Amino acid sequence: MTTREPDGLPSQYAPAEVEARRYEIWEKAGYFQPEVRQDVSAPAFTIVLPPPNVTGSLHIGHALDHTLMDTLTRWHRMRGFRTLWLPGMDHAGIATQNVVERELAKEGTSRHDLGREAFVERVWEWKAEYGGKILGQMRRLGDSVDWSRERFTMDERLSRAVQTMFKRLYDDGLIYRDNRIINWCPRCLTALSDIEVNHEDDDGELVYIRYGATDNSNSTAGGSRADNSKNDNSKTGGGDPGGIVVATTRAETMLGDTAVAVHPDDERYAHLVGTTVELPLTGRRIPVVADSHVDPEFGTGAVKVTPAHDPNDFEIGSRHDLPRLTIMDPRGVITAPGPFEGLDRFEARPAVVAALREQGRVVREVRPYVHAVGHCDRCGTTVEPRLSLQWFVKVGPLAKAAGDAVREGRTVLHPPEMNARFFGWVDDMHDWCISRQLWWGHRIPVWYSPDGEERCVGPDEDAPEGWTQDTDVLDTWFSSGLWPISTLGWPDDTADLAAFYPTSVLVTGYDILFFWVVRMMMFGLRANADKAPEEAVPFRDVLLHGLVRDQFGKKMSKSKGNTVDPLEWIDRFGADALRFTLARGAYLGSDQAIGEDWVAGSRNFCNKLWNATRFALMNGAQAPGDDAAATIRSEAKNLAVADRWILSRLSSVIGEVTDLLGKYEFGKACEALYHFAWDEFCDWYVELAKVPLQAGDEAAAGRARRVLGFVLDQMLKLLHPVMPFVTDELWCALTGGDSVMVEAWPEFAFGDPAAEAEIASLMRLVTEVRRFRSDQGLKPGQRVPARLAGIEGTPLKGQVPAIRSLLRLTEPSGDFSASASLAAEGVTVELDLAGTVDVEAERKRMEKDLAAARKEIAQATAKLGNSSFMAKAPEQVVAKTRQRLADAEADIARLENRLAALT
RNA sequence: GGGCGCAUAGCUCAGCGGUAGAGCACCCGCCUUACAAGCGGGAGGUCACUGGUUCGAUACCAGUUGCGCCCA
Repeated sequence: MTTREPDGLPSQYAPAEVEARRYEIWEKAGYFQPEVRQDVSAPAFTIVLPPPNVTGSLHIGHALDHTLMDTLTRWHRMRGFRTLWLPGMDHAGIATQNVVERELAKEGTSRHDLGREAFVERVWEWKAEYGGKILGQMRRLGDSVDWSRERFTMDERLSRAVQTMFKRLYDDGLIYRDNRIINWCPRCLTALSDIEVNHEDDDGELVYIRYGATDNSNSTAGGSRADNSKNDNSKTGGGDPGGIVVATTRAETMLGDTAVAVHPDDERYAHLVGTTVELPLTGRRIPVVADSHVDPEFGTGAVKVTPAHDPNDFEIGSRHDLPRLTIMDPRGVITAPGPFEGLDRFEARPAVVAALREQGRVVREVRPYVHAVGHCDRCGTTVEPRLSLQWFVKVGPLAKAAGDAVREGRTVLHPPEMNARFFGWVDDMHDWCISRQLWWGHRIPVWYSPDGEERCVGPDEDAPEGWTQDTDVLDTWFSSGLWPISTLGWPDDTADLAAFYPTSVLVTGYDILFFWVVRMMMFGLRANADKAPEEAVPFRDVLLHGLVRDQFGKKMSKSKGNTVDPLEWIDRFGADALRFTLARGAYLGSDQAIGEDWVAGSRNFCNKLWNATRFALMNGAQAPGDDAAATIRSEAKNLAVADRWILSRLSSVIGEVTDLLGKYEFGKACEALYHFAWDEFCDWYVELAKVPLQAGDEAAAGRARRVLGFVLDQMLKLLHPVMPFVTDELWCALTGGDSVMVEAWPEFAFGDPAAEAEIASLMRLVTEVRRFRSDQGLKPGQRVPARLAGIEGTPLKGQVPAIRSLLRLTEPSGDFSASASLAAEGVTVELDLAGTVDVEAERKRMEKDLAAARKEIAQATAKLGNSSFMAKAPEQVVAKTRQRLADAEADIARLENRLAALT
């Protein structure tokens, strides 16, 4: 044990210098590596960081995500786990390619000028120079990640994992190539998967167009035709004199229509099925087909069918063997011969409508017509469904395995409310389009012979001479999906895989549940299919936290201009303040609002801890040794009641926080710590400890110093996972140790209900007298002579010095004359105010208290007089109500007496 | 259109069958020898609305209204 002399700590915590220095110490000492724990039999705790985008930088959502991961990591490290938090990045195919292409454009060149090989080289150069900004920012946040295991999805070893998985799935028939409708971004010029498309409500237009004969005297919309359907003569294909009206939001696609479809049971159109109608502007005739997929309620109940440009139409087309007519090029420019050729799709739309209008074919226009439109996740461009030859993963069996893992509890989602969403997704997942028409990424390992033969090449194989490789690359998520296994060395049988897989928990926002979680599960389970089912899952828990919103609870977005820069807040308030704010707001299943005031409040909390430690050091608080807990317990009988009270509370808080962190209840855990540290330790215990520390009884002071040092030590440890910097700085100052981050997590069983009751009573008495002092306008520092009459007969008899200290009450002297008195907790406090008492203030106070007591009596009496209540309410509730009544009656008697005594 | 969630103090949110809580903001008084990034005191709520269950509902159930999210 060491006793520290008053330190030269300044009176305010200055995070900037501390944070940089501490992080360097931790990293140099190797604390972030699981090897810091030599005991290889210790259980492992693993988190793989969901890889951030190489082009990205830290935003507030990351800050939350990382705070939670680091809290879990540091907590488990302290609990003795061999703990690994593995960092890295993904190569972000589209985003990175976009960034570099923009650079090239500025230089007046393009990737096509450079050629594929040189372009990829250029991307690597960009990555070396500018990529991974976020990794440096993670240090500012205090992330205790093992940098020695940092990975990148394009690393050679991780690329090998990609190729291995591709080959495996290909050989198992789970990867195939097909011509299908995919989401196409006409700006990025690549296919996208379903989840890379954001559906947003846009103002569009719904145009009703008459197909077929232009003679419109016969009919308007479809509905009115039901009557004369009998006289139809066109089953033989002669066309329809009245035409048929379809509704569309994408008028330009009519150029690619190859049918009109109606519901088979729709009598309005039954006579038309099997006939052909004229497709305006093209001179083509297209058939009317019956398909049960058509919604008779939408529009006119008749839909145009464009198999090459719409996923539903593609399905209808397949069922009816319709031609697939592509009328746009990859950039969204019309290629159909005619007047619209060469127009962009958005120019073509009004042009087509105008041309139709001129022919009298526009029956109705609804504008604006709000409907959901897909946008490219990366660039915001309106996605164009497009018929295209792409590679797909057949997800059926993979998704089922992922679903089963959750259904069987091998992987558990937190909070469980997310299960429904998860199942809804995996149980109805469409095949995953994995090819991208990009150059930056893992090139699809399939080669073609000159005569079109196809072969998938594994990582240790060579393609045959003269064959050429597929030009597309894989979706970035294909490699991110492998992250939990590839980063640990898969497909090789590595020591890290054996030690750290399955990982313990995947932490991410619920908004990207499907991006990471499902894909990582599909691949992890597939790669480990030979293992026991519990050992095959990539993670045992999935923690889905909420979104960070602005101070008014609104979603942050660049367009709203309400985003915040976490780095700026770290600069101004410190990383611990930001972390504590985020962790404190993290309640399972709900989003959180955050604002500058919140962070400033947490900064104040850091400062509070700082000053509490300063106080402890200035008062010779004794740093606890290894056996401190046992020593404290063994001398418990000799300790002051206040000591036993704070130890008892400490013990509860340790249990509570440990339990809550285990349930991922960060918000509640932080709340408990905040309350304990500030309200109980600082506001009450420190004030109570001042009595023995300043009284001159060396033995008593020594006990207080030991308890003060012990509780502070434990408290700093409890707070360390959330606020690593300030706690480590203070803990080192208190104990002279190396770092709190490799200390053991507190365990301390100590319950003393009697001490807790006694201090609670003391608090009530003190608060009552403070209230009186405040009412009377006494300055906080003003000493007042007072007599504590009757205290000898109460449990508070031992607390006289404490009560006098807290209330600035001095011993009554010879000329003591009580000018006011008040009673609480069985004690009558008589004060000599040496002047006039503010009778009015006191009367006001007492009348207020009286009113409250009378209300109490009325409520309690009513309940006790209710026979149903008496018969059915549990005994404790009745007893409690009786007690309330008795207390209120006693209060009234006391207050009325005093009120009467007031002159 | 289908599914889900939320309505509690001025703001942001906890809570939960038995006397309404926190942080911030607000009011009053204080540089009381750890801390003014602080200390002490205080004010502020028919817990969205309507029914139901119950001795008792902010909490449980049903409906209504408003807001948000996901999917199509």
